[in-house]
Amino acid sequence: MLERMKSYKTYSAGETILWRGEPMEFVASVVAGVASLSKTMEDGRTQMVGLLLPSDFIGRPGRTHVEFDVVATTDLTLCRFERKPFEKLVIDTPHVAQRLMEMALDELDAARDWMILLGRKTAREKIATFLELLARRSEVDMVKAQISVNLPMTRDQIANFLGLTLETVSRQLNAMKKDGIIGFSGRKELEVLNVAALRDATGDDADGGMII
Amino acid sequence: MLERMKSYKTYSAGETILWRGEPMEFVASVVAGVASLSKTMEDGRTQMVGLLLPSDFIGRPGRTHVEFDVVATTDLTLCRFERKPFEKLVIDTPHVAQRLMEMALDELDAARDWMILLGRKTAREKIATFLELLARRSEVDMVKAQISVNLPMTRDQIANFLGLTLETVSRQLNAMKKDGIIGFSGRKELEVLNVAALRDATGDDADGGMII
DNA sequence: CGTTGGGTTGATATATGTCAAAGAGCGTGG
DNA sequence: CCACGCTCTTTGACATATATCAACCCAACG
Repeated sequence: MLERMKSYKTYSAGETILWRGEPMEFVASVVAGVASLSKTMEDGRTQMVGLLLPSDFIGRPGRTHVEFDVVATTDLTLCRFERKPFEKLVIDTPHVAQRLMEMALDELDAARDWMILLGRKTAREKIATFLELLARRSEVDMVKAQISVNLPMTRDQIANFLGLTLETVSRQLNAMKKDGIIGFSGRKELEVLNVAALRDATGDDADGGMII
Repeated sequence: MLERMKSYKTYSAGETILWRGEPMEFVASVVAGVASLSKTMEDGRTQMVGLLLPSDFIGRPGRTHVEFDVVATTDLTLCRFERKPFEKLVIDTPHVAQRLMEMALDELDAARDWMILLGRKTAREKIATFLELLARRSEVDMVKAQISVNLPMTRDQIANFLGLTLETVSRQLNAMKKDGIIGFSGRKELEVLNVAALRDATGDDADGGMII
């Protein structure tokens, strides 16, 4: 089984895991930390096209190269499998192939949601959507009835994710703090003080995509 | 085989083929015309998240609903198959499943390329990229050594595709005409007069994505 | 402590959006 | 076959969100 050929590897924040166009000798899943997929234009403008949080998967059957850079945003642990045996597994196991298809389609949906964010949302809506995304993926403190969110990236990286500049990110974050929607307990540590207002600020419909 | 259960259906420009969230009773491929996938926010802002040109496919194994509206941009002919027998075919034929996976991954790549366009490109770069996309998919007139492109949509629809307003689209198109990069022979009919300049204006690297 | 990589804040520039009006095609019906 | 009335497009004047440029701050870490 897969167990036999898996190995763990850690990367430190900022390290590039794969360069665009580079052959991919393994597939992997994120165990801990955050990684990002990003594209860069000749002149240096960059845009993140995906965020990999724990449990997310990287690598595709039939694709030997990546179309973007994969970078460790925070310190990161990957659980890696060699490509070859993995491909064999996929071919032999329809169930796995099906699961991978499911994942690819989910990613496609996510990418399309991001497209409306990038193309049509205001800076404030972008920030709110981003925070809501992180909140949904993080711990809820039932006792305090508030959600604390850990920003896994710098302002600059957030800007690259949202199609903004770091200054705009900083300003909007502080504006939302002044509005009492969020509160900081550290530069990368914040609490959502008013969940309803945050949802409102995303520009999405009342319960868009939210499964409870 | 599939032959037995296929049927053709035509839609006229502007007709909505599927509404977001609606159950999908069929899968289909585009025979003629252009369709678009788009998302709309509560307040009416809309963003196209995909363009379906002839030979493109719509429908996914395991997905019974669509996450966006599918609209006929021009008059359109679809070749449709009922969902159920199609799903059966997919399960029985690994080759087909593999092909579908391939297509999903291609769409994912396209979506990600669109993300950098939406998040980081200027209006002019967006227009140039769009024209180049259409040119690549259309006829090349070898004799005249020029490429004529048919715009399959209104300025407003182009704007929704590129994350712009229709006025900006109009202005940029006319600016490129003034610069001698393109020429119009009708509102929706144009020729690329300077291919190199067009490529340059996209902001992509010299031969980005171009096969040949 | 000083250095250094974020982060904040301010002043200003500018690309693109918004609002408004006028033109151009084009199909339809008299 | 012309003219009317659409819708789409162009163009202009103006508004504004966000980028850009620049200085300063802060907190962590050696």
